[in-house]
Amino acid sequence: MPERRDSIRRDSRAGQPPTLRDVAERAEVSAMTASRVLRDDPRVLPATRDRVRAAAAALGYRPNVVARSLRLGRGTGLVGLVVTNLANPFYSRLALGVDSVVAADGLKTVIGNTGQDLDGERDLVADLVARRVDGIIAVPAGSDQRHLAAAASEGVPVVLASRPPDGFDADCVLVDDFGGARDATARLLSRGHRRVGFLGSPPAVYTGTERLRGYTAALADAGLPADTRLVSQGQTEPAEAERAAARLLALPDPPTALFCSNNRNTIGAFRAIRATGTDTALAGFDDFELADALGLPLTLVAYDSDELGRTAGRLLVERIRERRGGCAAPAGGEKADDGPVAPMPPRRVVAPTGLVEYGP
Amino acid sequence: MPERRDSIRRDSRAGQPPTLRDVAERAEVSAMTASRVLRDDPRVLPATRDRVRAAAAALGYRPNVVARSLRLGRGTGLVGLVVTNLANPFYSRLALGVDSVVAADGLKTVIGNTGQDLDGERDLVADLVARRVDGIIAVPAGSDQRHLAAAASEGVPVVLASRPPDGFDADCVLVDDFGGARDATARLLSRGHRRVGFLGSPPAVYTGTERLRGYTAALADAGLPADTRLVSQGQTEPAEAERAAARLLALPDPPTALFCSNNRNTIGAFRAIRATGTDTALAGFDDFELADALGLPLTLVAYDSDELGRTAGRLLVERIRERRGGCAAPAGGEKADDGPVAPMPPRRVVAPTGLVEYGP
DNA sequence: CTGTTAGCGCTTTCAA
DNA sequence: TTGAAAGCGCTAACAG
Repeated sequence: MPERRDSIRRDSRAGQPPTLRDVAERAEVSAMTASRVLRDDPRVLPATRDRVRAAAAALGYRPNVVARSLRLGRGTGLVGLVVTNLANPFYSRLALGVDSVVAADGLKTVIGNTGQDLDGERDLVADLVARRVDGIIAVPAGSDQRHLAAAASEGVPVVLASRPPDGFDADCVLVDDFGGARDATARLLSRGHRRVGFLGSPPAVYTGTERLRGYTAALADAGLPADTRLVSQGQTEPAEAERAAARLLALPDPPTALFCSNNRNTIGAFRAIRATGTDTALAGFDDFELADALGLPLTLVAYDSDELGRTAGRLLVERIRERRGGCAAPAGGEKADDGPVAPMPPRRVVAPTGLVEYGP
Repeated sequence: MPERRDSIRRDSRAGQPPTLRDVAERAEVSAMTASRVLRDDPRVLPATRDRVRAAAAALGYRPNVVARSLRLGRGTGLVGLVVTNLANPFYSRLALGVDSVVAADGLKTVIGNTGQDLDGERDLVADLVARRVDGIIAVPAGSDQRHLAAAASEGVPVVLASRPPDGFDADCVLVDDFGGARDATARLLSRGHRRVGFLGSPPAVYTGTERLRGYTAALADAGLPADTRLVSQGQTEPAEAERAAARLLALPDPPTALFCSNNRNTIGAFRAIRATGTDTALAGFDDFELADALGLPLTLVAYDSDELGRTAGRLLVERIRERRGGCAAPAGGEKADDGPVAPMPPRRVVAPTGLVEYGP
């Protein structure tokens, strides 16, 4: 009694989007044939195909990719991107780079903005896994990466950006934090500065500590001692950085130059210097828009954050392809041949940095 | 012969994430019971519940939300956000605002960056619909909105940001483009300027034309004619804007002031003014970071783009709730009572703007 | 070339 | 309290 069933369908589903069966009924074929037509399977009579196409168009049919991906057992065509602050141009450019690469593979990017909330980050990653994303690119906020390790161990490819994996294997794409910071600090020293202050993000952030190491190394290379009173870590936003810089500049024996570990701190330091009217020299990590327009000599460690994102995207896409290929071994075949195909070893790409000078 | 089936499962699914049935088998209960436990259904014996929980933990089980949403017929818990350029702080802040609101409802944001590509935008929207997102927030790049109209007509709630719907009904959240531009231009005129140039985005962009209207209205209010030679539309990036501004400044009778319809153009104009060394006055739409640091008097039309995003998110969430509620009428009930519940009429929220002055 | 059967992972309905 | 059956929308695998 299929007729009865059909009428039930029609009644209860009013307003719902049309399904493949609606199309099939209208074209008077089986769902299978409709499916074939809509996936451009050639093994369909042209006349039938046209009928199905017409029906689909008339109904405004859209294939349900959720159902499809469930059936195929493949991924969902989504990649998760986990960042702390999209409003920071570094992250938005990274996101753009990632999206441009994965989009070329038909993948969409789900952005999760955690806003420094570590618990939120854990939940977010868990949710992305539950959503069966095909892979995750993350810039973890803190030093605990167990949630990412868990995701990776469940078979979800994970790529870290701007931090190395800690406690598990994963691809990552890094910036030469140490070298960039050392070079920029050395540049300040080569201009005769002997008291150089440091402003940076919270110590838990990998890039922050690496850049602090680079700063310290440059001082050591010049035979200068590290003066902890000149080091201020923990500033996340320009306003905090401005206050911290003002404190350093108000010391009895203030620094004659400042090195900042990221663009948020550089901008804050710039404001503090301008406000106090000193001619403190300024250097920082991250190039940023209008850095050339500040009317101050400025040395910046520049790198391509779009490219960072693109590289992360490429690494992830390769892993996703690898997984697809790796699982394709048909049931009973000669699988003992080469086992489950040894996966690529974890890769680590380090993006180079360069110094940029902006004049007054 | 269920045993045989099980062994097949176990073999062929090696490496795949565990399913509810894997959990059920391990706990020696039916899939149904496992399902109930994992959704905290109280109608399960504590002992059984503990067994199931233990099995799930041991296996590292994660519910497959894709399968769940397919079964429930509800949405996927995703909202699509369609923008042209995430690297523009306006869009990244908008995205942040949207995400913060929808995340509170357990929804994730899928960002689609179209990069001004109109075809790409159409495909993207189609794909979001095929992915069965619960709703779409869009800042369309061009003037053609038929793809959004199609999505809306298929029952996907659509909210437009920063442009009104054209040719269909949808909620939208706008900025007071006309008023803001008129006020800023009037401010320039009140300082005695009589030749005010205009730099703006391509004419197809709604905000661009509205802001041009505001500029023109301010001129008319002051009894000044509109001089088309002082109007340059079509610049999307600062570099283009800089060239266009330079052209205006090189006219035999150059403008003494410039009004720019967005931050990209304002930044370009700033560079041109600084390069030519004139003391051209500058005003523009959009506040931006470091605008106070340019060493030039600057009048900006400011508004809260986070709040714009949050408002868009709120409007969308309300529509999504409405849809959920509206479809909840159980099969045969007293549905003739109030029909399909009249939907809210389309809403239009206009965010206010204010003028900000930055000094030299 | 077309249709039938079965099932992806989950949950609603109904029966035990 | 628990389970069996059915099916969300779609498609591989096999008929015919």
